Amino acid sequence: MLSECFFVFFREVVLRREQRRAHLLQCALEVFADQGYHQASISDIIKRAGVARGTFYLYFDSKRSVFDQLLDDLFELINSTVRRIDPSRGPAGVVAQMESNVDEVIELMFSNRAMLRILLAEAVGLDPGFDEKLSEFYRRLLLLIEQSLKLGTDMQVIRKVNTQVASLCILGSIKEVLYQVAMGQKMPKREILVKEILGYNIRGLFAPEVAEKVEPMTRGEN
Amino acid sequence: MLSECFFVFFREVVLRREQRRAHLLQCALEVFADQGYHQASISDIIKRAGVARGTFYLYFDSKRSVFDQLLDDLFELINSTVRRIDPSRGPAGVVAQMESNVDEVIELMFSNRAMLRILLAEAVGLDPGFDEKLSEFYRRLLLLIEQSLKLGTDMQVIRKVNTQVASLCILGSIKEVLYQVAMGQKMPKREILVKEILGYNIRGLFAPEVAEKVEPMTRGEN
Amino acid sequence: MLSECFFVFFREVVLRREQRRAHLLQCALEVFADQGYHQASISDIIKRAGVARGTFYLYFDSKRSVFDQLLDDLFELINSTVRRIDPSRGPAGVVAQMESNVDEVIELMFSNRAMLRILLAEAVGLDPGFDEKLSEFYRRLLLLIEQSLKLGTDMQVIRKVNTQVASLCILGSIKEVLYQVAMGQKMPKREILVKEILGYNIRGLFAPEVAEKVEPMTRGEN
Amino acid sequence: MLSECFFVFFREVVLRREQRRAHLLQCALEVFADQGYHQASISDIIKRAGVARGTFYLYFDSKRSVFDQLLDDLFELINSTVRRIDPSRGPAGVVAQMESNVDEVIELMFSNRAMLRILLAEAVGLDPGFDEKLSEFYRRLLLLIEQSLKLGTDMQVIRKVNTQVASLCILGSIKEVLYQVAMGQKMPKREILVKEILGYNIRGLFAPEVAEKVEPMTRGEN
DNA sequence: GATGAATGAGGCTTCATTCAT
DNA sequence: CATGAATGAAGCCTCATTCAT
Repeated sequence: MLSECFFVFFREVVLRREQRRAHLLQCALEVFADQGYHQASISDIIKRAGVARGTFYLYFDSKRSVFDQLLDDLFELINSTVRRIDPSRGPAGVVAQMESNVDEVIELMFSNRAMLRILLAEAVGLDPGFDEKLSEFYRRLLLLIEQSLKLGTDMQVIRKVNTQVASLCILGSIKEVLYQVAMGQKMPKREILVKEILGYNIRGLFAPEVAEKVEPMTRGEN
Repeated sequence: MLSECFFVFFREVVLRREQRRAHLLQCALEVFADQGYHQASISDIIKRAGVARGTFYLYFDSKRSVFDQLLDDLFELINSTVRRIDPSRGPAGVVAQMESNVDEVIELMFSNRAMLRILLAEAVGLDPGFDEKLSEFYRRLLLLIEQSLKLGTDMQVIRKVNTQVASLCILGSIKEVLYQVAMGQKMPKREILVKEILGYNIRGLFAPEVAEKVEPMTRGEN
Repeated sequence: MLSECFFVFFREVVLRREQRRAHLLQCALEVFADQGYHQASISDIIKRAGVARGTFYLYFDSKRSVFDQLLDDLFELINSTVRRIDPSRGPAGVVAQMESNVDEVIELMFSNRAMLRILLAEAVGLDPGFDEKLSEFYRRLLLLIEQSLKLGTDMQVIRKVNTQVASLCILGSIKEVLYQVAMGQKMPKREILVKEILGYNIRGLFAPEVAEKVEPMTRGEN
Repeated sequence: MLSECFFVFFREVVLRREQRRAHLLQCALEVFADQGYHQASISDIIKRAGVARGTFYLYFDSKRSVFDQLLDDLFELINSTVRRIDPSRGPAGVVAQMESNVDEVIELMFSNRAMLRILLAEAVGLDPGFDEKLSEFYRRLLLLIEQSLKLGTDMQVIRKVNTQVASLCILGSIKEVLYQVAMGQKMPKREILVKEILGYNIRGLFAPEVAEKVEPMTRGEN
């Protein structure tokens, strides 16, 4: 019998359901990272995964839903990497925790350029649905940062700043560096990046003796 | 006079043509900002512009080329807004110029959310061609920032920093704030944004007396 | 006034209506010969003619109708070139007249490759309408040939042949040679072509002593 | 056995695939023959084949490529039908072989009017690409004819003629007859056509006693 | 479960023709 | 008459998804 024959053949190559799903996800990740969401086709994904078209739809509902899943996993990963700052260990401890957070996020992203690219380039501006998902993720992250800043302000470690804007600035400074990495630009090695980003966020750019004299005023008007 | 007559006629025609083209560009801008490049269809654009399908192709070669044009115009606009920092006016002058740059860019973008959205969301990760275009734009911008930083370092206004990373941080802090604006998040008003961004970039986040004690070390391990 | 100004300008370049029409026809001929009916666009024709789009439609109803006109002119030209054979001048006269017909047609076509190409390549298989037009033209031509053959048979100049088939063969032999010319193949010069075509039609290909012995029979079966 | 099983399966699939493809080709053939290349739309083809739009593109790359395939198949068919003349069997043999070639080609074309129509009407003057394809086909065919003529000349079966022109005449005489068949003109039955075409090509049209006296001279001048 | 042939909605683009100036 | 911007029907092709085997 034909189908029997096939069954025998395929049992030998069969992967457990979860393995296969994971494999498909990984392939989709790479394809999306390579080509972007819209350029990527289901054909590309199944070709890379070595499965049939129908098989893909046994594991995922749609092209959209794989990407969704990838984003979810990615968000989960990052969320579990970034830790809330514990103020009880004093100023030095706070800095160490900040450093640790930045360092681990950067390391995570360095270790998976495909993910990085999807997060910072391919998932941006896809459509209202994905935009909302992304916003939600960043909202959480920003909340964490903002809470840390507020804590720091209370402890008089952090200057008086508008924490909403400041947390955006922090996030932006990290994202931009990672974006360049994602786009394949030549960058200093990881340790330097971390050190520079932290220094920048802690002390800003100006020499202290100059900074204390400067008083940026919102200009009279344009 | 014949040639005169021609000239008058010619100018009129060119004007009308330019107006029509500008109108189409504006409509395309809005559609792309609303729906993103891929979701947007030529039908959407011409419907909004109130012209026939063929008319669109009278002014643009393809969907891609309108978007291209929009990006070019946008880049041109920003490039002509950001000015190189002139160090001859001393530290206070440098700060004022920085402030002016940030202020004007933010104002420019505030005045056109659609453009902002296209730049920061819709044009990201579209395809290698557009990616390169975007990269090129940011390269120019970063070069300008980096040169300013180097100048500042020479004048001992700027701390010793890795200028490549620092300029990315600066760019990122501004982009992120604008991104939130583009995505329609509730934000403080413009003046505050500018002031906070500048303060952040000048002094960082830490209280000076704390900052000078902190010595972030690249941690022994990951 | 604008329109006045234009009027003055254009009166100087104005061509009489018929001239302009002829000019357009000539340009259309060249364009169609170059690119074929479907590849050719109205744009191509008006570009070559140096007139505006609307102007074209002042002289012709449609793309189809120009081509129609071109074919009509072409048919008229050929029809007026081919003359009915007059048997009263005896066998030698008949041959001379045949020769004259072939010679003049070939010369006509040689002198206008564009026409030739349109007749033999571009007008073939366009659509039922044009096919019928072409058929009608060839029907007339074939009728002429057939009548000549019948005359020749009566005069015992022509062998006993099926005149319908024979006239097709005659027509085909001439058309094929001209087709090669139209397609730009390297060919012997006109005089040789005429002589060879006539020789072929008069005596066939076999040596007379062989020919008289051969008796082609429709084979028992394929 | 596994590999065996695979083979059986594979053959079945390939067969089905080939059948489907052949069906589509046949439908395309009919549509093109009916309406010509340009009038025919993919919609027409799939409607006739009873398949969906996408299915068509599963088997062919484009409208052009189906037509290309049809031409290739047609050329292949004709090329495999026409056989090189073998002179070793003497004059009578040569005639028999000529007859056989003409007869088989005509039969082939009679049995498939659609093909005939595509070859002689629809594929003519389509565009430079197809023109070249067609030229190449006829070049091969003409070469074969020309070689046969040269052979015949050496054997003194064929008169002294310009073989290039003569082979065009032969080809043309056959094509024209077939063209009328393709266009649906009422024609004598096949056997008569073959006999007449052969007679015409062997002996020409003139009565032998007249022919030997006639000496067509290239006329003094046009 | 796995397969991959089949589907068909939907998008981009072309170009013959019209019509207001 | 001449112009050329505007029109919109029509065609080709892609690709996410389905379903019979």
